[in-house]
Amino acid sequence: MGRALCGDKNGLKKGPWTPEEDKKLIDYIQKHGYGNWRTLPKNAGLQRCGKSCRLRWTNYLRPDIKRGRFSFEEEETIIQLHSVLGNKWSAIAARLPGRTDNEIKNYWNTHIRKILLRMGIDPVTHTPRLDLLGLSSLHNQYLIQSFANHELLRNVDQYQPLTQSNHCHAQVEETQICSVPFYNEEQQLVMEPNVNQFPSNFNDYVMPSILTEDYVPLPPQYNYYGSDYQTVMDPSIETSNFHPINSNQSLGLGSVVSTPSSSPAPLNSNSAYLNSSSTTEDETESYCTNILKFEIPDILDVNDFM
DNA sequence: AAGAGTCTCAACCGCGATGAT
DNA sequence: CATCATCGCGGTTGAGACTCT
Repeated sequence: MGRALCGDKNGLKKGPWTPEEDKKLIDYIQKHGYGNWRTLPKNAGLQRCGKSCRLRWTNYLRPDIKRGRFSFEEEETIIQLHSVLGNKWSAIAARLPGRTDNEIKNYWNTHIRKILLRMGIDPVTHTPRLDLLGLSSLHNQYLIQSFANHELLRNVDQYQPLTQSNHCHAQVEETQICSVPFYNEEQQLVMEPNVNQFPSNFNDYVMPSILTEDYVPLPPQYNYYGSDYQTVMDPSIETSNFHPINSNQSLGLGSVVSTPSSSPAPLNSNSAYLNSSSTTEDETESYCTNILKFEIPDILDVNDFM
């Protein structure tokens, strides 16, 4: 079928938009709305094709667009939804108010994808890269643990001076083991709330910052699960058997990580400490596979996108 | 200071889906 | 049902910004 030419083949302008063009487009849409993108540029006095106008409006000029860094929640939502939906950027964007599919796509390709790769996770399948597992199970185990510890790390970040993160970045490359994922009786990964569980000297506590390279420390009262819930990470929580929230409602990584069903002994409490010396490659793979089985909360009705 | 390399993201391209005729 | 016009999506590009040496 014939396609409408777009671009300089039709004498239309291409490339970056000027402020004048933006103003024309905004003015026109504010007055007339955006019904027919085909005729809009002509009516608005723009030397652009409708496609270009639509893109400019939806990706940049729309008043409800949220600018700035992606929050941690947004980042997690993207990862979770991508694990289910794949590269359905528009569907993912539909769950992130103020974010465009293009923005999410860019963020995925420039940040999240790299982070997952660095962790030995295939960004397409969201499973551990078996080639890397074969090469270095130890390294991958560490990386996966880091993934699980993401939230823990964020919390610890609050106790550490920024300079520590540099130290941690360096350590990541040295394949140091740092793991403190704990599981409660429901085999949900929870982060031990007792600060005493951490090494007494935080300066010695090697903290990988794989997922947190862009992390901006949040206020101490920041609640990972939203203001309606007591944070899992709040060290002030006294119960050691803390159940974060109904996993079906959770958006957090903590809840989306599940204990490997093949594990002969349930991982619970402090015994769940994953020790490289006591974990076989099979166990590691199983763990890795399960750790990446994201639970999609009910509020994220996948059927909406299918 | 400057050149090279890398990263970011706005914008473009091409295709499939959908609706109108 | 076939054809055409338009829309919207996902992949890709490339210019500018940034970082490194």
